[in-house]
Amino acid sequence: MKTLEKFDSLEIEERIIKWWETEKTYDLIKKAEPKAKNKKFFYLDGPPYTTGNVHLGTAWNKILKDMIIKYKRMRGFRVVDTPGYDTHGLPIEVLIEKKLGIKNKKEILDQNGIGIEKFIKECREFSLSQIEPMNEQFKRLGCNFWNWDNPYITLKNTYIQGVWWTIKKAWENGYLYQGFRPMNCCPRCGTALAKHEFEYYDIQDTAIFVKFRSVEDPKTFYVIWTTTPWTLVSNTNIMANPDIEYVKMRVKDETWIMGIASTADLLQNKLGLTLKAEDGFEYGERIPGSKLEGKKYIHPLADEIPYQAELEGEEPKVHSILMSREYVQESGGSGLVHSAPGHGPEDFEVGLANGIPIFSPVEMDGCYNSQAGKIFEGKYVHEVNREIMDMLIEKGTLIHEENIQHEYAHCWRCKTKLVYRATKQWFFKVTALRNEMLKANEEILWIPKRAGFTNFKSWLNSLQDWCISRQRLWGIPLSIWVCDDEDCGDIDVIGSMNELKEKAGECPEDLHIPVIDQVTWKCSKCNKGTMRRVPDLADVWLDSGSVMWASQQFVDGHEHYDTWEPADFILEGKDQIRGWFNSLLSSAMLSSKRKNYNACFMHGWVHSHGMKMSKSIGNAVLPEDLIEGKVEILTEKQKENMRKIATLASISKFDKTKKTDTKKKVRKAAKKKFIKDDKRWSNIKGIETFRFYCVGNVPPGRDFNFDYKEYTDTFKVLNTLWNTYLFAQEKMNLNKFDAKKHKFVYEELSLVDKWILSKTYSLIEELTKLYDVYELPSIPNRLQDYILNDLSRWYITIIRDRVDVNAEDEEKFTTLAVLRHILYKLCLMMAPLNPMISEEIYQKMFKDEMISKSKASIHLEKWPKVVKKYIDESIESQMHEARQIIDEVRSLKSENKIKLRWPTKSLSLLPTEESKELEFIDLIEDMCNVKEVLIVEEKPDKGKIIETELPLYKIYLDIKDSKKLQQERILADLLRTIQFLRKQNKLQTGEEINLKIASKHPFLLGTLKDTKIRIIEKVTANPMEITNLQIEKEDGWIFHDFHVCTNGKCFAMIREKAAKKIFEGIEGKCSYCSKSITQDTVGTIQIKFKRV
RNA sequence: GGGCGGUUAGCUUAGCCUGGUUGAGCGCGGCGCUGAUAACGCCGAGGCCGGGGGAUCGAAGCCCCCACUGCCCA
Repeated sequence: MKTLEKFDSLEIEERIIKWWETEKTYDLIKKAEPKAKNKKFFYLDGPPYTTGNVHLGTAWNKILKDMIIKYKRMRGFRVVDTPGYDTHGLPIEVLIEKKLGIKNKKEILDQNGIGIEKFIKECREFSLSQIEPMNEQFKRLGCNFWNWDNPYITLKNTYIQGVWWTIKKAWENGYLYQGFRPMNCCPRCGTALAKHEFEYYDIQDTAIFVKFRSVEDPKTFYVIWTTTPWTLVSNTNIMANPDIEYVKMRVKDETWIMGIASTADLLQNKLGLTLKAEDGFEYGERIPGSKLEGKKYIHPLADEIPYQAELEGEEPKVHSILMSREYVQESGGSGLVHSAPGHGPEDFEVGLANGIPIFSPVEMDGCYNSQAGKIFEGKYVHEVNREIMDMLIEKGTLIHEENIQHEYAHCWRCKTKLVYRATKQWFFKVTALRNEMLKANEEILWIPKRAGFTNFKSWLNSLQDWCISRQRLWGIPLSIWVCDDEDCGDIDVIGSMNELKEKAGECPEDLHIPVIDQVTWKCSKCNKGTMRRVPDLADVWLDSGSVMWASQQFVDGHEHYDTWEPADFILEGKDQIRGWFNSLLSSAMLSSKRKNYNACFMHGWVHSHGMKMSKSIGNAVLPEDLIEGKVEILTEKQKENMRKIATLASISKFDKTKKTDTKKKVRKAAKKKFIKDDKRWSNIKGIETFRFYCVGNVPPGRDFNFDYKEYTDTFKVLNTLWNTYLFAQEKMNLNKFDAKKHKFVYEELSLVDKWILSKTYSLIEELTKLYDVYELPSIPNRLQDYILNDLSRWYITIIRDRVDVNAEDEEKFTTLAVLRHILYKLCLMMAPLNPMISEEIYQKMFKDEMISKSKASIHLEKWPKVVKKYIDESIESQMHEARQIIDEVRSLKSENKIKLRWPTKSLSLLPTEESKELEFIDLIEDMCNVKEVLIVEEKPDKGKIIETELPLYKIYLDIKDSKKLQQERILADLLRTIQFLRKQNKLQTGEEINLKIASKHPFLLGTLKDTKIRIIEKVTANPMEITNLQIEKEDGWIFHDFHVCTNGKCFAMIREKAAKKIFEGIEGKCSYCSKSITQDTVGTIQIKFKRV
């Protein structure tokens, strides 16, 4: 058995990880897996994006998953441990665009551009190149023993085929359709976005009131309100609420029709008009909203947009008032809503119901096309607002403009303001499956419960059809081929590579664009046209949604399409409610009408020191910072500054209209201020502390606030654990403990040993339960409580003397056997959480001697079983009681300035009626350092009694002095002094010394002589000499003068500093008897020793 | 505009589901212990449990309203 050293987590981790690789531990684990069908645990990994870096959140996520994998494996399951990587999509396109210096899609597709082929190649190469480094980063986190060599990768053909299968099944089941509808589009990325791909930011915008002239009367106007003047170009209707009251306002010589609730605010507050004044306004006839239906108006820009007239010719309802109870509100605006069905989902819905043609003269790049008229053609919609407002002012129809702050959708990736425009897209009709999905949701075990019963449920309730098409370049091509003959237009959906080969006679090696688009075939329906693939790619969420069957080939090399089994467990962050949790379930329901995961753990975001993590704010923590001990320690002041910056940053980030100069200045100043302060770095290295910390400190579903202080506390837990092993090993070595020879019989154990066994097995029972219901965060908390309170602070303290080398009692081998046993169990319990530390301890302490059970790695071991007979609740509660008494007595002694190491005469306990019989009497005697413990029926009437009480006991401590106790007092202090000196001079435990002690004080000398044997034993002195002569100083010897107070018969030790002052002639005061001490009342023992 | 969290000591938080004298760690002040020792223990100060109302014998907890804060949806 090698000796364990000081706890160096970093060194251990690096060595163990290397060792696992040279020993091929993963192969051994795989070989040992059970084959039985019912022994499979299907964990399904949600794929991280291959952008190269593992952030703290990704690390947290993977560590939580890793724990479950390792636990389930210990429980004897064959765990599916295939990790995945998401390789497609916009983030990678954006990275490559940046790398190639491209600004948008056009530059790729242009004739002189870089070319689609090269672009795709770059994307592929980049994605693939990131996998290996990410694998290594995950392994470094302790997430080893996953199938890192064979992860599922979404760009592989087998995977793409899986996604095609989803599309095909959805088509067969009647859930795939093409639709024309307004979608939020990103003009920069040139694609439509699904609703989980945009983010709302507060922006400054202009809202305007415009009057639309009535057809019936040129002096009558309808007043509308809008925040998007550019959509007026596509206006086809006004919407009114039939239940709201409207009014004809007389304003100067005109009549304005608007919602009655809005009149005062607009006319008085905004326009500054006065009621009934000559130039003011007056209330006229009131009209119920329903009466406005069908009223016609003239489009305010009719002259500029000739196409508007064509629309009206197409459908007479164009430029008339439509009714909507849902989308027109009384408050805000004017009670009349401008409607452009091509640019808003509500407008679209109402327009569709009324047969209004969908007018959307805006291209994907955000610019108007020719239908918008010559003035607007080619102009970018977000830059045209001012121009339109000026035109309206010129026409005299702009009533009022004002600045407002509102939320507006932006692209989640490039933060560009989105444009609502109607486009042709492919949809999955998930709305038709809503009820079934809600039902399936009820059957999923959600951790926390609200993730499913509230969050996911409310998502499902507002579910809209899933737009699966994207107009991008790097992704899985939609496997939809359409006949190009206008009269035919037959649709064929391809579900596999074989099918494609059958239909087209060929299947390319690469299924991505542009290669795939060369695959065409003659339409079999019309026999005229050619089947060509639609140009769109699949939404990346469809990639990950199809993982169940798309990844099967990676999992076990077989296709499982229709025969897939649901995952037993998945775990991701709360953003996946609308992301992966949704796409998974949707894909499964669309293709197979059943759910594909049984349990789902949802975690939150990672914050740092109370703020969102951000590089620019300076509070970002990376996994490598943790490993290298480079986490910056922030003071409260620094945190305060950062909070200021964070607030300012969040305000100014998307607020381009406001001047940010002052904010910038404040930000700079604040930054400077905290950078000035000396940077302090943590000295905690390695990842194991983080593993323990990140799992334990966050309830499920909640955000994880990384806080340096908490992190440090956690280190102490692991350090204590390590010290415990160190202690155990040292004692076993010194005592020549032999695990094969020294065993314990439960029935013969002491109560204390029974107690720690009970505690240990209770913990096993508890952790097993927690793991089985995925209550992961409670696990480190329970372990911490056990390690610190039960094991280190209590059990080890109690048995310390008992297992001493010099202890004669043979029982110590039994105790060591128990200690070893519980530490072994603890090591196993720690293995899923801290795989590297537990491996180290296992290898050094348990492996060699456990021949029958010995395994090459702790990760081949089984999870400990609960042994019921070891769990004894009554012993646990008895110990609890005893511990309270001990704490109480100790504090009683402390209050009376009696040092714990000084023995006291007796302790009497008076039980109250509810007390049970008290066990652990010896323990109490020991821990309180009293000569005897008595259970009494009334308060003792003799001695010097001090008292206190607990709910179950009254406590009487007799502190009456005696010669023997005085001697004990001196001895305790003397021993402590010598031991302290030994340690100071770096003497090893057990190393013998040549000791000479002298005192001229008769009582002290007598004490030394009376206790000589005990001194020799305790400080391992050989030889030892006691004299009453002055001790001479000699080279190579260590000297010390030990002083006590001799007032009365106090004999309390005087501290070195105090003694020094006294010998300088300054009067001191005894800390025990409080009497004054001079040179004459000091008793001295001279000590001199050296190594033998 | 709607929904979901959070608000407990200077800081970080437990307790809430299932009502019955708020519990810890860090920090602070004091004391002590000690061959697990760059460790540990004890004592102390520090809480109108965000505010208001309600049902209850009784609320940090349950119900309603409000405030601040974060997130999600529109």
